[in-house]
Amino acid sequence: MSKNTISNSVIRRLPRYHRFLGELEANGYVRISSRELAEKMGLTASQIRQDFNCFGEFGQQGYGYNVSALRGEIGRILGLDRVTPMILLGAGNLGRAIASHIDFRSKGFELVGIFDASKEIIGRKIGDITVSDISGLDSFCREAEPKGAVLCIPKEAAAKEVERLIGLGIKAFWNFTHYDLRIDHADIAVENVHLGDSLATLSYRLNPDSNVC
Amino acid sequence: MSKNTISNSVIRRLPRYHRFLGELEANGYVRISSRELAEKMGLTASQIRQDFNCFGEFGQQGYGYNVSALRGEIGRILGLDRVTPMILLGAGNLGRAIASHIDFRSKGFELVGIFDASKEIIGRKIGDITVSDISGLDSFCREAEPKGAVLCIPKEAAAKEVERLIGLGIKAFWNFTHYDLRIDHADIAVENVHLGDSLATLSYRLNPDSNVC
DNA sequence: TAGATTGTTAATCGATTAACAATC
DNA sequence: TAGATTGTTAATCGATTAACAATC
Repeated sequence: MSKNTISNSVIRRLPRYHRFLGELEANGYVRISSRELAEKMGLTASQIRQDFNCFGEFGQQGYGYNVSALRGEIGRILGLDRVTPMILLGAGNLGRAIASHIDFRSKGFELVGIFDASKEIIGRKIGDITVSDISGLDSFCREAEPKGAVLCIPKEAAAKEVERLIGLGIKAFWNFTHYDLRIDHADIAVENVHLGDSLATLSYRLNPDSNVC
Repeated sequence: MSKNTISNSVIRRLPRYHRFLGELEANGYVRISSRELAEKMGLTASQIRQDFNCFGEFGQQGYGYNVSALRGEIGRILGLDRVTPMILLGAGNLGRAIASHIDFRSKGFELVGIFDASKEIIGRKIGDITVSDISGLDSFCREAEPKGAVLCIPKEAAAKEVERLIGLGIKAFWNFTHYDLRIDHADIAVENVHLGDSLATLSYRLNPDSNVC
């Protein structure tokens, strides 16, 4: 038994556990102890056991954890066994790369439509999806009922499109826009990516603390 | 005066301050108080003042902060005024998108070379850079002396290439590989991106806590 | 059974928030 | 000067680590 809401820190570690366990499984591991997993991941055994105990008792005293079963549990917790329909807005460089590079299926989603406003891009094929005119977004959503949206549109268009998408039933936003998406509705999930911020922190680390007073 | 090492939490907030201050400046703001900035960013005024005081005294009692000066200071702290040469390895979908989509200059870097192993991709132009054969990496690095590297190569190649790049003088890795880069050398900076993990947490948030016991 | 390792409680550490004197 | 708001110290909160009894 544990507290009934999961902290952000824990949630952010779950996909990483899932990945490491997948690799262990691929390398033939059947069982693993929290101590050994901690070593491989650069965490402490305590933290790993605390994290897992938010969701249940997945191990066995004296034995450890079954790699495959544990991975299955974490996948289920993350909802990776679901297939939530998702659309992508903005098929520029980044949008096209996300559409073709990301394995949506293994992350709990399925990309079902790609939309853009530019005449040069509409009609192009990305994987097996043809880029549609954004003017057709409403009717598409009423039919396909996507629940997620990837935003790769220009910053200026973001706020307006988000309003519209919420009206069309979108519940999860994966936002690559240079715009900090913050939504009040409690039932809408947002993940802001901000690759530029990520690169800026790397710049800091290249010469850390030289400005500390 | 403050502690002489900056916590990760603070560092991760710096680029966001920088972005918000840029927007405020563009909107004609000259001064701002910690209270008002906190409101706009969804933080507390205390946290903002604590964060800034890691680096110095940038405000003025009774007045607040000068938007433009504060933004300048944070940019300097992040090292965005430097121009560190950077190369990119792996010009697939994602690599090409990063190369053309990211504004390296405003993040303290400059993209000076793109490398790939595939015959179909070598010779292609991305922006004003021609993709080079990865076999020429060593001689290129000896001449151009890049200090940063973006990794968009397959997971399998990552570990080996990183070793090589360290030998060639690379000090900062921006890693998009499905591989958790962890380096012991204290003078080498790593930023792991893991877009898949980001999407997986969105999947969790779509149906949170349904698995909490 | 003895050894190992979990699940869980208690202790520690660090980050965030609150409070307020300093000062512009 | 009076009002506002910082810089900074103290209090609180949350997350990580340590410890250990439970148990496989």
